[in-house]
Amino acid sequence: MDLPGVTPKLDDVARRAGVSTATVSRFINNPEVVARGTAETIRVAIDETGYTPNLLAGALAGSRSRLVAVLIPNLTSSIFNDTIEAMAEELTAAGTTVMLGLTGIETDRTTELIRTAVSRRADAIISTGPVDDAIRDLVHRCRIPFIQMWELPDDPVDIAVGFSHRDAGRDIARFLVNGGYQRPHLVTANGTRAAMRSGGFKEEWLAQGRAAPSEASVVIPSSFGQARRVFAEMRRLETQPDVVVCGSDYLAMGLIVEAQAAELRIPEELAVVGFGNAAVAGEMRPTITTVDIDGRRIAREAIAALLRRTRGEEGERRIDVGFRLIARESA
Amino acid sequence: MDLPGVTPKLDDVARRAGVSTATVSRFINNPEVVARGTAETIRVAIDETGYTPNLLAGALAGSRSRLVAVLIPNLTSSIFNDTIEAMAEELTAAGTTVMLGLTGIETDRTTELIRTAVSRRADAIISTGPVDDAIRDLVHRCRIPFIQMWELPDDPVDIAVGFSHRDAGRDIARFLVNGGYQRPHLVTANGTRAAMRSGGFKEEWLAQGRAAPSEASVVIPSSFGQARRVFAEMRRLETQPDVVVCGSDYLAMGLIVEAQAAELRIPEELAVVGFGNAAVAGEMRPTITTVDIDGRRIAREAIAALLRRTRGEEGERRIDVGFRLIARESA
DNA sequence: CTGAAAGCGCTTACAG
DNA sequence: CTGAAAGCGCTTACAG
Repeated sequence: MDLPGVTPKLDDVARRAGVSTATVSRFINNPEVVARGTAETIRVAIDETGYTPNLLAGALAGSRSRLVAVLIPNLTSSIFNDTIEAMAEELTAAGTTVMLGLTGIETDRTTELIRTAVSRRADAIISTGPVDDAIRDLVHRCRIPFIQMWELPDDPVDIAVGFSHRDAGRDIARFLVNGGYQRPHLVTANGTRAAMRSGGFKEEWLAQGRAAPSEASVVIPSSFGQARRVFAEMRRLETQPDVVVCGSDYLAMGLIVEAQAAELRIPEELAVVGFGNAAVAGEMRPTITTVDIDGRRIAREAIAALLRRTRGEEGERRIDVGFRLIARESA
Repeated sequence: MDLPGVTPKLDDVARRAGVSTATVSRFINNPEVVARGTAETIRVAIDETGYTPNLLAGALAGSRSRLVAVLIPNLTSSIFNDTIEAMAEELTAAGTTVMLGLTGIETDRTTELIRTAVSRRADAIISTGPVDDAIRDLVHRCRIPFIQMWELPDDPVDIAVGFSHRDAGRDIARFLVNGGYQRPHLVTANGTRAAMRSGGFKEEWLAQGRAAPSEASVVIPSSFGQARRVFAEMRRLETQPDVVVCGSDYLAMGLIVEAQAAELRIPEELAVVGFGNAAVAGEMRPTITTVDIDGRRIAREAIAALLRRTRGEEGERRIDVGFRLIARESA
């Protein structure tokens, strides 16, 4: 550095290169508009000064922050981790910074986090968190691109990338009907998406003329501990189910562990269905029948939709990435 | 809002309240220095205009970004998730934004992420990622507070909050010696910390006059799939181990599942030790003997250390949160 | 307790 | 392809 202890600025680079700050700025943000020779001189000057751009100043002047807020309910054994990981990797590779917001299951912290994102003039908000009318209003007032992931409401706040949870629930019901199962036990986590899957399941199950399934509920993040409780309570039911439909693969694993500890054979005496196709689902013994969602694809589609929106292109507001039921050993 | 479509600025609030922008700024950042009546007028003006501060401008002018970069190798079933979750919650509650950086296991992306943090004038970097000499240099040149979590090197880059992985390895060895185990199988993940634990284990094990343990390695993030491979390879060893020492609870779970599938009784025919005391460790059947680290405490201590550093107070550069071996059913 | 004014470090029409 | 200059929206000594 020139003056040790002082961080060099654009102006230092410009003086050293014998050009204006405008040209250095152009070189950094749009190298192709700068003449070859000039570019090289500037490159050297940047090297020699050890210049690091101040993105704060850049964002303020250019009204583009290169910051995207990523909102997610929680981190611990979350079904979204793959999506968030892919998201963070791709955004970072594209020179965008990820602001992490943990919303929890309720919407109050979400509002707060959106305000923060707006305060930092985030270029967009990408969320797997809960949404309500207040949030809808807030987002519209702020005119900030808002991408909902992992769901596909009829009327997205802005853009949605996901799949129909109701259809997924229906598919599971159909699969169990075809498999000859009679008495499902439906374990539902809190949260609107889990409710929609269970709703779809019951809808289809009843439509097939079957008796209503028994039910239980768990609290996100659903752990092995809850699986233990669910299993114990289930064992006290008058009519024992022949299959448990779980809201996540982790819960399914927990139930398998419990069932095995109780010496039930799976799937003969009790079948288990998971959700999400976590890596372990294919590696558990028995392997777990589940619904696969391509979390990384959700991330990619979300980023692509964002790019379109940024360029002002018109695009689909609801992007369906679908899902796929994977039949394995557990059911 | 006053002018629909235009986001109100500090100046709009000031005019409406009949004060200067300086006073409004003071009210927002330091309310107690503003007179009661003035404060109330400003509060009303902010409400009426729907003012949202521009943190970009604030950070640039005040040279304080209220942004902290949190660096972590990966998100998928990471041992750090508890720490990161606590970290994000506490920072957000304190009005600080979290920049998420996924470093991977190698150091190259870490360098990139540190540069980004510096470009955004982050107030600090908090990292569980890998560190090398280049990073050390970079951090020192940038004069940015840097907190290493989950480790406790003799010479931290800046501040470290963690525990001695070597001592943890030693403790496990001692525990197994006391338990009468003879032939441990040591499964080590890549990464320096896992290596230190395994190093400590072997050191102590050999010091007790025992024969060197058999070994295997896995790649982070270690999954059930790797557990399957490790178990299969282990079964082909000439002398079968009586205990497997795993680098994580997830790996331990996978090995238990495999061992049970092979109808080995645990711990009688094969004992298993995990690491990290994930929630599942206490809920698996059998429950898993493991080493507990208080991840949330690491987060709290890191934030406290940061606060001290910001206030210019002198404090311990190495903060040891310790660990605790928890004997359960699996060993 | 409050205001006028300089300044934080960039970007971007505009003109050439 | 490049430069002079205005401006992005705040904060903070300084003075009163």
